[in-house]
Amino acid sequence: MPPLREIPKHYDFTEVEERWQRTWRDEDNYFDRTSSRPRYIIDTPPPYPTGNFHIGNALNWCYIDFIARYRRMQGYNVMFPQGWDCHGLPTEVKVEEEHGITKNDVSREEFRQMCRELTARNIALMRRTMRRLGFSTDWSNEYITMLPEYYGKTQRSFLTMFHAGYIYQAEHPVNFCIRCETAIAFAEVTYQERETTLTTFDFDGVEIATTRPELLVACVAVAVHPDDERFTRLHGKELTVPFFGQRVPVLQDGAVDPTFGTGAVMICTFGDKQDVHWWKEYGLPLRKAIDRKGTMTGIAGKFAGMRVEDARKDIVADMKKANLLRGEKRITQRVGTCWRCKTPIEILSERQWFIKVKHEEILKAAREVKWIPEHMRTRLENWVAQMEWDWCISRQRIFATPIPVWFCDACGEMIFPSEDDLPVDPTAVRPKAPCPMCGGTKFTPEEDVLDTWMDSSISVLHVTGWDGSGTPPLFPAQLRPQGHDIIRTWACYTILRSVALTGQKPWDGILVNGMVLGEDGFKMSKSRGNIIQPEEILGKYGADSFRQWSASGAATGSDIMFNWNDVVAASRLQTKLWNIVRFILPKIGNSAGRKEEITALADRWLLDRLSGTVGEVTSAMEAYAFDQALKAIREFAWDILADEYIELVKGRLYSEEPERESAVAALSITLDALIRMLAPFVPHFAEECYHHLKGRSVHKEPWVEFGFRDAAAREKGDLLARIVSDLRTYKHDRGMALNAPFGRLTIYTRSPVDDSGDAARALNAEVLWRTEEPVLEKRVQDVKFNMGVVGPAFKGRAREFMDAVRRLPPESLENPPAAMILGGGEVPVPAGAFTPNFSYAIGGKDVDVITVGDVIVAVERAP
RNA sequence: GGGCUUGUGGUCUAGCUGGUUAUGAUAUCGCCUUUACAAGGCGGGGAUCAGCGGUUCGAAUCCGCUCAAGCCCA
Repeated sequence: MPPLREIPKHYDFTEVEERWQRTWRDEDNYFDRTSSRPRYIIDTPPPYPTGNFHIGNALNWCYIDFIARYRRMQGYNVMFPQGWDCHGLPTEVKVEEEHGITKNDVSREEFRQMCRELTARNIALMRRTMRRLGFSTDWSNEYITMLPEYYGKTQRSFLTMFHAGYIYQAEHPVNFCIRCETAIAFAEVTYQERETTLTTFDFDGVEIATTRPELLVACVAVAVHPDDERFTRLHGKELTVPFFGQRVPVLQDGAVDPTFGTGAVMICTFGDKQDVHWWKEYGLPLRKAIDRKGTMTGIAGKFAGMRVEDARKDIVADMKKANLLRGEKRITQRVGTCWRCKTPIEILSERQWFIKVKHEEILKAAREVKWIPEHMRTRLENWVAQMEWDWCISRQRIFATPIPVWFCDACGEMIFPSEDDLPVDPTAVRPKAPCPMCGGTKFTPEEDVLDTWMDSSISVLHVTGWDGSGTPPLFPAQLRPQGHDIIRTWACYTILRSVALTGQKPWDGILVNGMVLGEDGFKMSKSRGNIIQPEEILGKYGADSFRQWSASGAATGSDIMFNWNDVVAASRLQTKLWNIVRFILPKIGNSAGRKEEITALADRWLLDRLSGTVGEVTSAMEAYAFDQALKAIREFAWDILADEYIELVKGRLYSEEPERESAVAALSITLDALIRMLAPFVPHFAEECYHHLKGRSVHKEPWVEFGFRDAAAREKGDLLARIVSDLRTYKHDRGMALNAPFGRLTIYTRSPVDDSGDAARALNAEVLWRTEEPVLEKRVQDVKFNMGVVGPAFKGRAREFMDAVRRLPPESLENPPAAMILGGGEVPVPAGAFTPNFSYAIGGKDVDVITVGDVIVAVERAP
């Protein structure tokens, strides 16, 4: 395709972005499994398919896309896969809502099917937003955790870890709804104000108040506040539980509220969350008093088999009879209830599956990973160090990866499927062989399913090509990008699982992004009403502006507050860049690509500045400092290229001077490099510009490597730009049009400067460069100190030294003495400790004098 | 209550391995339509760098305390 030559005056981001999104082919972003180029594999976070790709996701994905595009330009074989972490409670709840059912109303498989359909719809919605944002996703490496080929691997990893001794079963407290007969998650508990009775009774000589007297049988301890003098006599004692007779210790714990009830509480397994906490903390025994149907168990003696409420009434009646009852009072209490049927939840101890947390293994691998920013590793280390319990991986739900286990009814043996039969749903199929222990043929399937993190914590194994055993061929990945809110879950579990399954760290590096806050500075939430959807920004300013906001809104890793200002500024940068391109392209015309020698001072200066910018941008990209990279590009393009260079050489470009070609060549090189550096950030804009410039895709170009160092051009060019700029200001201050004729300028410099006539044309003046001493009256006005020299040399006497210097005669300031008297002694004057500031005067002539550094410009204005 | 992080002009932000006048954006004010750009150019005003104390010749930067905020956990 030849270069596009028609350049519209206005940059229409909607038209351009949509056009390129239609043009680009997915295949261009595919990871090449046959390539020998160095690989760069990104363990993209698989989002939960809510149907809404929110602004926080978008920030994270922008970072990933910057890296993916940058690494591709550097020649890496990049994999930017996309996964979907499907299993979870919110989908189950949404399906129940949409279909007006509860999950127990239909078969497990029917319910799963409904969940899969909803998830597929939501994924489609989110894919659309991702494409609109211009991400260079590798869609050939998409994975969906609810599909058999993925969760089969989850099941395989479960079996492998079980056989390696990581996984075991144990009793664990869970929230339970005795009406629905199901365990429920904390997210499913709704709290309500309820009125209940607080019963006070004599507990072996101590008055205790409780709302759950029927749990007396499950009492395992009594707790009092350590400073409560009413109970000092009980410290270290044991008490006997009324009616049931078990001996229980008296614990002292600061969490007891001495003002509630009688100040002494009984700890039961389990009355509430606090009981669970104490039970773990003090290693108390477990007494199960209530079963899954809400009836009292065998240990409740004469109350066994009774409903909980009936047992409560009876036991209070018994207390009255035994003269133990001391009072009854109606109180209101916050009670956790089942979100659906509003039945108060019970905390029951149920058999659960666990993964052993081996702290040292996790910490060792975490230390081998490069963390960006560094301090995020500390969060993981602190979290791991204080983890007291193992990871509970079983869930009592339906839409999740089934635990692939049966139990033999005859002998209780665990039966596992063979790996070739995975994935398997043990509730739907039977083991293929009789029980190997006893030959039994009746089995009970495990109905529990796996925690969703069991799926997502092997994403890195999946994308690196894991077939279910050993170490994947492309393992470990190069980068894990994720938010800091899930370090203790996703990052931690992934490390744990990688070490358990492969013995290695999962990734070379982890890039942790901040949270996106609303314009009011708070985390975006529906209740605050401060949510901004990516689509809203895309509609108003386009994908590239949004992407620029992501890069420049805050330093990588810090939380970033959304604000429209930054998006507006981003779109203005695009307009500015567009106009730069629109100006340059016709000037360089067909000469683009021709090799011309860069001869003029300004041109060599521009290339030296460009070369410095390339270095800055590249090292910022290597450090994932996207804000610094974009800032360096912006400063170069706007300040140096547009405001300084182009203003300086415009005249030469309009002219027929031979050195016009030098400027054309410098501009060609610069524009090409600039667009390539922009490509990872604003892929649509860069693509549009590059097609105008070269007629081909910028995304197939290599990253810029450009070294052009010319210290003399740098120094003299800086001076030239500064002189032109200051004189334009001078004209402006005197109300002159900037292109108004300006008379004669004489510029006195130390060494000769040849600006190829640029200053004269830019200022519309006759310009004389001179190296002789100007015939001017010069005097020292004041002195400027270099604290970097003065401070270390004089320490505490720095101020004294500076005062003494200020008292020196003017000629000594201009030519510093080797030593001077300070506080009665002679001290050496270090080189470069200070420089004089001069002021100039010229007698009797109509001449203004401007100083630019140590350069003097005499201005003879046109009559 | 614990761990980690943050606090810089009206607003957002850079600097934070200590060193001249604290970076930029945005907003605001003034001037300017000069053949890329008024969504622009040039210039001005606007900050006791959260507060207090310490280390130092010198602190936005290092240390301590206080206050406020964020994330995760109890």
